[in-house]
Amino acid sequence: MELSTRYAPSETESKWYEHWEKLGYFRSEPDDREPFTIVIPPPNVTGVLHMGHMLNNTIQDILIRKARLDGKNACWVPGTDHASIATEAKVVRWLREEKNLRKGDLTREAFLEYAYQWKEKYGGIILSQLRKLGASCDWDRTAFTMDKGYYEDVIRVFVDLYGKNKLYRGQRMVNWDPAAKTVLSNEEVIYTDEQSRLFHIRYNLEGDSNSGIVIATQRPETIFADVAICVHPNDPRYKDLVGKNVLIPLINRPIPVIADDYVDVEFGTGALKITPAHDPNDYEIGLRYGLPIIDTIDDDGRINDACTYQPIVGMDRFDARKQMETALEESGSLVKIEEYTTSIGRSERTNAVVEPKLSLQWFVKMTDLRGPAVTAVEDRDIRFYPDSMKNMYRSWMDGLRDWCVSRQLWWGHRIPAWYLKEDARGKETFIFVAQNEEEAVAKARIETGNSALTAADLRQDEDVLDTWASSWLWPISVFDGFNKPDGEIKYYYPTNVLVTAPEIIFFWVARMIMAGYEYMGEKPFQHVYFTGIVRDAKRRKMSKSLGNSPDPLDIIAEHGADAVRYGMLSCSAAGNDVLFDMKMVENGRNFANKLWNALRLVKGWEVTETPENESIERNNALAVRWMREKINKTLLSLESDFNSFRLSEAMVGLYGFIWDDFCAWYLEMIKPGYEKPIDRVTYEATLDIFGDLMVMLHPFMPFITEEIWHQLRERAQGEDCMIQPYPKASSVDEALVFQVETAKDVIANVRDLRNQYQIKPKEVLTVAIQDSASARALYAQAGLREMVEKLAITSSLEFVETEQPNSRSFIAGTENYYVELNLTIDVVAERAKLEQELEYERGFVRSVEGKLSNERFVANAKAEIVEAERKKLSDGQARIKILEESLAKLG
RNA sequence: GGGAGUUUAGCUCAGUUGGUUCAGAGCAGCUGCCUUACAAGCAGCGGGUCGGCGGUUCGAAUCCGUCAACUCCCACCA
Repeated sequence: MELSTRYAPSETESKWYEHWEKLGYFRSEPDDREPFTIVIPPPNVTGVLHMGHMLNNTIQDILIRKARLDGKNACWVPGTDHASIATEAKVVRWLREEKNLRKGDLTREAFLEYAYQWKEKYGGIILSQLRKLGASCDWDRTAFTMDKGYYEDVIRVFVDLYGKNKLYRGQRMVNWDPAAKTVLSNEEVIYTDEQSRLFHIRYNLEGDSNSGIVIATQRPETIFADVAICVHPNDPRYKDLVGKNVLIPLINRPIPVIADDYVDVEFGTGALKITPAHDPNDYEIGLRYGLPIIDTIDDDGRINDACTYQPIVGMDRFDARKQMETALEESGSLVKIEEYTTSIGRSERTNAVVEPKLSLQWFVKMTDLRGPAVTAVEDRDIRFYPDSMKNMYRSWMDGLRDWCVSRQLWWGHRIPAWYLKEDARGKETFIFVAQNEEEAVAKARIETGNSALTAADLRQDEDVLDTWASSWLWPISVFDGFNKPDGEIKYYYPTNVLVTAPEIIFFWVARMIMAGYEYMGEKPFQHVYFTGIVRDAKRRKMSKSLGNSPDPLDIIAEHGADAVRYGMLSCSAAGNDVLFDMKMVENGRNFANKLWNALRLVKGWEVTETPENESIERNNALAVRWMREKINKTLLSLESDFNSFRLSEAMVGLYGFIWDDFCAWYLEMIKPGYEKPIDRVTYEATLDIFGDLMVMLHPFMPFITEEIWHQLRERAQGEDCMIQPYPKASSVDEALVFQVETAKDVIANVRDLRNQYQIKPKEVLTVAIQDSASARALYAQAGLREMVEKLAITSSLEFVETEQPNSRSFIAGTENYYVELNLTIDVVAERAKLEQELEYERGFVRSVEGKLSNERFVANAKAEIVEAERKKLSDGQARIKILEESLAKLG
């Protein structure tokens, strides 16, 4: 078999992915096994794979593959989110650019038809991209938040919450996006500091144009919606004015001066204009004092005719502001303009400046749903990684406000509320909330007492629901939990892990928890792993506009999915940002190549059934045993890393283990001499070990491990790496490990000496090895065959290697550098070395004894930790004993 | 304004209720090697008063106090 010195991932990866999928390894059905469930955070149906998805889905795939290898019934449910506002915006643009159509010219039905067309054509690209990454999702379960069943679930929950009086329609001050003409949640508004100007405007006292009051505002165009001026009750400047009327400039409408301690005396002029329709705080104050509301701004951000100052009616609010500057200047009401930095809220989607606006919307009473969701996280029934995220969660839950779930869009779940057409415009005194039109009519007949009512008499609410009002049901709906509460959901729910980005903890995570308790009476997941944000090496957030975000598919095409997975993970820990660096991907690629070459080495050996040299066989057996013990140790630490979701550590640890211990030491130890065969027993053991390592590494680098697994041996049909049982750790023979590790140290020392004295080919090196135990180990491991017995009995010896040593590279590193070693035991030096080691060990034992004699430690520590400390102590004592015996032997 | 977090090598970070498997890893840097699996490799090297100060302790990177710098979240901003 000729194998290239470079591993070529591209063909291998598609080959194995197809193979796995064909054999149905990704599929899951309920059975006797323990389930391990992950529901994907559904990407927007409009989405294309970006680096954040790569990170997030790599982590999920690692967890799922590990669970599968552990023998669990692993189920990873994929799917997409309809993402109402984001998708609608895309469709609107597509219609304009491709079809020359405007949303305003289309009926709702026609628009939705186009939207579905768009979705069929462009939606869900991301799911096929995930396959390139190796994601082992159960594709048969692919869900979409607007699938028929899912849609019905969302409506059912709306009806249910309404019936339970946990959902209501009400007027509220909301964040309004004038570009998209829809309401936005607080979370969809991005605040940034921007330069603004503070207009100081004089309002004259009614009936006395010589006195008045100066207010400061950023929004002079809203003064025609003013209904009062508010000052602080203790402000001496304005005491006399309270209770009197002042006149709004330009239109001279009188408004009262009132006093409220909301006003900050220090800010601006200490006088605040009250504009309830256009400011949330003003709205509150207006309510408190029973002030009227004048709304002068339309849904699209233009000044409407409620404004009695005609010149600005019909203008956009920003144009109106400019106009007002001139008008006020001319009328002499403008005292001054102050430069001012303030934070301005913009729509996350359209970037339009958000307008506070009063409107009729639907709200979920969050406080009614909060209780169990708070305690679950507080009591760690649901665990967060990193743990500190629960503080953030807690503070948000404490300040919960009702959730506005209506959106003025067409793409989404239409609100299942019907109104009587005959109601006076805008009154809508009768509301019928029902699963469908038929039920709404039935309800309407009962409630109105008019049994002749038909669907034609009703009008359905035009709005749709917030995207999150569907995705909060994701872990339930994807298993059809509403319709079949005794079906699959019983098996898969609660899911095990949710892997998600920290920025949607409130949007999504918290709400899923609430929905879980409300509808399943149980948490939706046990663990929540928060990934970091993917940034570039300079800590800048990856973004299209900066051009610092590589296309993940390009990187996969160039270096392979395994390398990208390695790269993503090797710079990430839960909650830490990922500083993505191509260097790390290259490391992953190099690692794949290293594995590949280890395969080439092993498969290149000729195998003999009749070994010629018994001592080689013995030494190889020792190497195999040592490797097995090291695998045990590695498995133990892997297990603990997985249990605490320290995936990066797990992978990097495995990387070091395979590279150093397996490749650099084990393979070198057993490597037969030039053109010599290896004995069958060692060879077979090595294939087994190599195979085990591939299974261990499989969750992280699924493709190359599968490939090597198959190259190692002929495998039966279906005997694939990804469904093997994960190796189990057993207890570790520390003594054996200690012995060989010591030998490694000695060998490394010999190497040092060679470099230090720059030994040339065929030259003789005389080294003093200061510890006979090490020298014996060196003998055993490095192929210095003949002298071990002598070593034990003499304090001085001379050894000349006559043939090329078996493990050349340990000693000389190259064929030309095989050296003749002249070993001398220096008794004095050895004693000093031993005494030094003894002193160190005694110090160690003292410190552990100190720890164990600390009553507080013993009382509070977990039993296993105390046990581990005791073991350390006895190990230390054992080492002391060995050292003392060696010293005694020296006499 | 309220809350959370971070500060360990040039960079990114580990460091699991205080001790000697603890001062670490990877990357970067430097030196020497095309050698028989791998130059995408091998063998080495240098580099940190664990942010400052104070305290508790037999013992502190680890606990407490304080100061400093940075990051994030929430709220408000006429």
